[in-house]
Amino acid sequence: MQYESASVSERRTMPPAVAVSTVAFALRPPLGAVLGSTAGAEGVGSGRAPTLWIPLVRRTRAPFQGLWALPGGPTRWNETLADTALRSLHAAVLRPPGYLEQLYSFGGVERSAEAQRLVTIAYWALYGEHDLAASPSLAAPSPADDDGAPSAAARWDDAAPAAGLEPDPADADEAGDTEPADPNVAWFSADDLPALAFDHAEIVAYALERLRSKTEYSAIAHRFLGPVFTLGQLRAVHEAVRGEPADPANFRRQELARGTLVDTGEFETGTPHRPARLYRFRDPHEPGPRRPASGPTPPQRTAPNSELPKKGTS
Amino acid sequence: MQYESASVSERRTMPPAVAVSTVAFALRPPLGAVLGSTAGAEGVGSGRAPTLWIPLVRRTRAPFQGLWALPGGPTRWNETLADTALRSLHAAVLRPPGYLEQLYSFGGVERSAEAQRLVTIAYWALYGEHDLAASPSLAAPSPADDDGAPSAAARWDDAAPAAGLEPDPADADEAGDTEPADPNVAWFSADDLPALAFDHAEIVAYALERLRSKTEYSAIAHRFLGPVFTLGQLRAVHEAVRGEPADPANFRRQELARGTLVDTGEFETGTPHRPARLYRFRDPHEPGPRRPASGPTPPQRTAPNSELPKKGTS
DNA sequence: CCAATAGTGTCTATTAGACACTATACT
DNA sequence: AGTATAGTGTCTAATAGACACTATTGG
Repeated sequence: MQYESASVSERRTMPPAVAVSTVAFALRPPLGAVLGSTAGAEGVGSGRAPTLWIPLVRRTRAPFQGLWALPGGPTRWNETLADTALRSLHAAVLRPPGYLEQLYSFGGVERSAEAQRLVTIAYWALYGEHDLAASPSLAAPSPADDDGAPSAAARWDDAAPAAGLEPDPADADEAGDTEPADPNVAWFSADDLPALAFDHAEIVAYALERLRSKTEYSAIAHRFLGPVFTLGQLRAVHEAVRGEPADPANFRRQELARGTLVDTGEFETGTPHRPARLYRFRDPHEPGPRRPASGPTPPQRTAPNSELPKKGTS
Repeated sequence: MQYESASVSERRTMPPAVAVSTVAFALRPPLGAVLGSTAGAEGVGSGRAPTLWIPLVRRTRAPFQGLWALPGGPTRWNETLADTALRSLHAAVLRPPGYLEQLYSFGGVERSAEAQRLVTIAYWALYGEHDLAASPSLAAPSPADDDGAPSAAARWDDAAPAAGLEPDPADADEAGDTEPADPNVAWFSADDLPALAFDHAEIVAYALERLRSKTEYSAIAHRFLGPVFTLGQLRAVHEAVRGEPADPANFRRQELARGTLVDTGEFETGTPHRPARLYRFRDPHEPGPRRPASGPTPPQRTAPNSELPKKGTS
């Protein structure tokens, strides 16, 4: 079992390349980001009927040159799949997401006999207000803030030909503090996406499904918000995700009955109406009124480098 | 980007190998199968409190030599991930499953610097009474009934060293009709599993979670049974999966209210009690009383070769 | 007759949702 | 006062579950 120099015919027998693509959601694009959609980007604080935003990267090479694609790229020999997702997200968004979860793996056989097999593991991620507010580059302790990203688009293009062999650059435009926005990265409203490369449109659709179903039975909507939030803000997130309004009274009761929210005793200030109570999310280990919690839990969480604890994965 | 002969140091930069492992469930082991557990294997028809059974393959090489592992192996250049799952299942069970769904992908970094990266996509599958009753080898139209399997265990061992380069054998013991059971394959009760290789124990646990949650909101329990079945049999399946009894009256109402069952007009015969009505599952396209159906639907179903329709996967 | 399961009726507790109402801020 | 949102009370419909009861087979 040796790897010889790879002719076209031999490449067909080689192991497939492994890449990661990530659908990231936010309630508004980050400040200074290039916008691909023209809808209102006010987020949850101001306007009514907020929408979800997704960062995309423009392809600068064939195939699908010029089309927009999900942030992603080949996985490296020394990083987990989640690490790859985080690294490519960091290259495109310049910030680490607040949540990351595996979505699905796509291993379709290429039609072209010359192309190497490509297996894609899709992830989905959330950027909260808190995550986007952080100043780029002096960003929070990110597991993937190593290399200076040489344009997110260029990164992706290394995927198809052969994986894992980039020059590993410490060169390129090492980012300052408020670097100019990458013109090959733009944020789009989920309701107003352009044509996407590969099968990324289906991946986005599936990620949206998962986000919706997950907000129903699990508590992740709060990750779109900062550490403290009002029930009105939380409700606005649910409405943005579900796409339809919710009854404030019933939403309040159900959300409080979950037992996942903690009253901070603080209140909102400076509103043109009665100030709302501020809550925070109860971290899982904290005691207090909890519900048994349901739904299958993937053996992986947002914690970096935790794809699986020990033992060689098989 | 060329592949040279692979020294140890160079192998670290090579793309990871891609393998598939599958957790298959059945209500009873197939006839003639080697049993690893001693519990009653009566299935749903006879005894009370049925349990779930899982086929395992014994490893004949390091690492984890001698331990039991999930059926699986490296994916080939011309097959989809689901194809790989079906093929390795066929090698171990000699029959195609009635249901197959992707579970999760594991891409942890190996500790050993010498080992090649290995990315595993886990699947889970169901074998119904109908699927197991079929005589081996003259089996149903299977998408993976090509090569004669040279012992399921040997198959797996090709995974770790290097993927996709097996001699592609048309040799080996081409199966007759009722070939002797492979001693390296055995069926175990899910309640009584041996120590498993790699992180396969976690994969099994996660598959069980998924099976349980899926039987709650979706209708897949019927896939454990034949084309027609009584509500009592269907209830027994639910009880085996959930691990606790269900009220017959309420179960009946809820199941009928789903609108997924069709009364065949036929009745069970030869029972020592009142004969039960026979139902069949309403296939999705069929008209009739249906519910909107819920839960996110992965872009893949049990249909072979349908990982994703067209377009090069990225 | 009895045993055993199929199948029906009905009551109760919980829940989602609709909606009226009160409370409290700013302008 | 007027407006806008926070927060409470309460009614209704749908649902899950407990459980009594009838129906129909074989032994």
